[in-house]
Formats: sequence, structure tokens, C-alpha cells
Amino acid sequence: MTTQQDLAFPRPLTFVDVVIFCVQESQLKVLLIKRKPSDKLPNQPQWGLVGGFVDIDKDENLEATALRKLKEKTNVTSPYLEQLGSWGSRTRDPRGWSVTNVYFALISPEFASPLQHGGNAEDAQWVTIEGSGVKYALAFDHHEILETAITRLRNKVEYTSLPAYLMPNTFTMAELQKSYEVVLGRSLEKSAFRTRVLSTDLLEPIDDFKLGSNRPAQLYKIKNRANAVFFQRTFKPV
Amino acid sequence: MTTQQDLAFPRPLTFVDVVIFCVQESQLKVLLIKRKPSDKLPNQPQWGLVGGFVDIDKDENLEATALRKLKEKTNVTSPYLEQLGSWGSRTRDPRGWSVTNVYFALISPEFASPLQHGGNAEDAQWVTIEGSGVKYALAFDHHEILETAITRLRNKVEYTSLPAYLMPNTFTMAELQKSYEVVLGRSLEKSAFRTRVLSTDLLEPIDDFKLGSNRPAQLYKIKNRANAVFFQRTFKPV
DNA sequence: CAAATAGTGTCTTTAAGACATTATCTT
DNA sequence: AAGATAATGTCTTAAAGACACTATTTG
Repeated sequence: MTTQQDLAFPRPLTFVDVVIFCVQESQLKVLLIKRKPSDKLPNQPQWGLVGGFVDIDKDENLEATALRKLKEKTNVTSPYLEQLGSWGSRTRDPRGWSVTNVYFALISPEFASPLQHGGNAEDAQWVTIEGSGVKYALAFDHHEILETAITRLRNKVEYTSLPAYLMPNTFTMAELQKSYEVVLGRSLEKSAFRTRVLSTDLLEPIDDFKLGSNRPAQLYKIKNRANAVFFQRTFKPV
Repeated sequence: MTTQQDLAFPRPLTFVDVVIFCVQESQLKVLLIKRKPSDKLPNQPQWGLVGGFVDIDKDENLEATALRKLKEKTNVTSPYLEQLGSWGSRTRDPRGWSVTNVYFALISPEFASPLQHGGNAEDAQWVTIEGSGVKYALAFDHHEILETAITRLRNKVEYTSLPAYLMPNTFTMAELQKSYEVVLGRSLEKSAFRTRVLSTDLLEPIDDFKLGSNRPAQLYKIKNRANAVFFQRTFKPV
């Protein structure tokens, strides 16, 4: 494993891709990039995930590459970021044996700076998730990766506080519940939701209310953005 | 992302490592390799995970590399195999920027052919897990990887049928429960365990019993080795 | 029969589901 | 007061925990 022969092994191409989710207008969306057609990749669909090569001079580790890519596209610097896995094969990219290390990020669209359109050679866009994918064909194996990310997200939302990372700084209980419902694609029971969320150490009520033409709603913030909370059961037994 | 410049980017070294678990003598064990000291890696601990370079000629994809490595060391060809994630950084391997794509495998020791000792330049050994690691110092970041694997395994065992993959072809309910208990490091309540396991589609009783100086125990086999079963709750709410 | 482990039954506890009821604001 | 949504309460249900009890073998 450590001979000169080994180090001379041909090395696969190494990428990092980031599946960036947000909830906007009651829809789960993913940030996709539309690239200009290229000589090297003539037959690839133009839409794809945010990503690129690891820059071994700039990037200390894989997560740094993911954060760099996220910052470039959204200007968000401290998202919820979790590794999804890696995909590597001889055929996934026509340029040769390649591996992509995939992260998924949850952000509040309020924190993302307006996405640049045109100008660049790239066009970034929030695209609505429909079922287990999007309406566009995606380059490489990005559709499979996106599907895995959606599945992972939906699974974890059943028993964690992940949707809290999709929220702005302060929000009401009903707004948080709505985020859960958007991701899960089904409605949840109000009082059970409330009891469960409040029984954990996730939220802190702040000294403010959201007003409207009805009873004011308590506003909350996340107690500790660094730690997701795990519940002991899923929301709905099958 | 597709220019000649990009393809010329320096490429990290690409490895695959496999954390292979089994339960033997009521202990959770991991397969480790002891390598001969090397000129290239003079200061590394000699014990490490099973792994090696991706061979882009032999291996179709990352999972193929993992299976090849597993086969080389255990002769097992159809384990439970799940990707754990990838670790990549400038410093994790002194030979340069590197990425390892890590899988974890669960096997029954009955299926593994006797491990070769000496003979080769390597010495493979089942090492008992104590707490969140092993008693040996491990090379590179393998201790961190092992710890992540143990955590993932213990977490999933709370709500899946994974320990079934640690069993031989047929086994009793008590033996399966013992596997759960060994992995989790705590005892479970017999009747709740039974009810939960039998309420899923996991097991099939066979027409045979395990005899002893007591009431014979029904033997079971796994109905469908391809699909792990997910429970709706963890075993013990905190 | 004693010993041992397999397997079942009962009662309690925990948290979710369904759904009704009360609370508090605006217009 | 009407309308709206927030927040709470009550009763039911699902499944786990604790633990006692019965079943079936060997020696």
C-alpha cells in the first residue's frame, strides 16, 4: 500500500458537489446551475448540482471545498452541512474515472444573497422538488444523487430538528411546522407537533410575537444552531 | 468546470477503506490489518482498516473496490455493505492530499474463511471494540473513521434489523437478541424484542429447533437478505 | 423432579393521533 | 361581534418496559 508503484497509480478525478436545499413559497427547492454547452461535455444535460474540483492548494479538506462552493453561489457561510456520501465510477463522467464527494446543505433563503443571473457563464436557480427529483434532466449522475439527498432529508426530518435550519432567525411554531410539512409532503397534527418540539431543548421563545388579524403567535429562535435534535420516534408509524 | 485547465488540476490520492464488523464470543469486533513498517510511512501506527487504492482498471466503481478488498481479506462476497462516507484532507495522509471512501460491512464470522497470519506481509486480525475504539493506535485518521462507523452502527441498530446480518444462516430469537445487545452494549427486554421483531417481515421460522437441556428454541432464517428492516421507534427512549 | 431456557401474558408507561375547546388578536 | 389563527385539553391508540408466569426439553 505504500510503495512507489502505488503512488504512481492513475488517480480518479475528484469533485465535491453540494445539494443546497431551501423552502420558499411552501415548496422544497434545490439550487441548480445551468452551464454553457462545452466542447468537452457535448451530450450532457446543462443543469447540474453546485460543485467543482477540489483545489488542493486552497482547500484544507472536503468540507472546505463544499463551503467554498456554497459561498460562491449563495454567500452563505454557516449552513447546516452534512455529508451525503461519495459516488465514484469509471462511467459517471465521460472525462474518466471520477469520484464526487457530496454534501447537502440546508439554508434559509433570507440569508442567501440574490442569485446572479446571466452575467457569468453560469445561471443559478432555485428549482422546485417534485416527487423525488426536478423537472430538468441533470448532468452526470446528479439525478441519482439528488434523489438520495431528498430521501435522506425526508427520512431525517421524521425524527430530527433539521427543518429548523431552513428557517429564518425567528419564526413561529406554525411556520416551523409548515417547513416540516413541506419537506415531508404531508400535514402533521398540530398539538402532537407542538408537544414533541417543545419537549426537546431545540427552541427558545423570544420576547416577541408575530401579529396578524388573529391571536399573536409566540416567536422562537433556535437555542443551539450547532446541534440538531433527535427525537425518539418518527412522526407517523406506518 | 470543463476546461483543459481543470482536468490538469492536481488530483488527490483516492482510497477505499472498509470497516468490517462481526460478533464473536459475545463481542463486537472489527477486522484490522497490521502492516510491515515502511520507508514511506515511518511514523504511522501499523494497525489500520482494510483498504487500498482504487484500481481504475479493475474496479468499475467504489463499491467494487470495497468488495474486492473485503473478498481479499475474508473471502466473503455478499456482506451487508453500506457507505459510511468519505474523508479527505491535505494532512490525513503524509503522502499528500488524499480522500478515502469508506464502507462498512457486517458479516457472520462463520462465512469468513480463516484469516491468514504471517505468510503475507500483512497480518489480519479480529480486534474487539472497547467503548468507541480499539486498544491499538491506528494509522492515518482510521481511529476517527472507526469511531464514526461504530456510532453509525449503534445508532442504526436501535431502529433497524442490521444485526441480522451478523448472524449465521439460521439462529434462534435469543441469539439474535444477543447480537443486538452486544452491539448496543446493553440488555434488551425479551418480550418487547420478540414482539417487535416478529411484527415485521424480517424472519421466517424454519422447520427445525435448537436443542439443549431445556425447551427447544425455534430456529429462524432471514426472509430477504437484500433488505434491511426499519422499525418506527428506537429500542429505548432516553 | 430439578434445572434451564423458550415463549406468553398482564399491567404500566410514554408519546402520538384525532379532534374539540378555549384564548387573543384585528377589523 | 365575526373571523382568524394560536394554544391547550381530553380521550384514544400503539408500542415499549417491567416482570410474572407457563411450556418443554434434558439429566
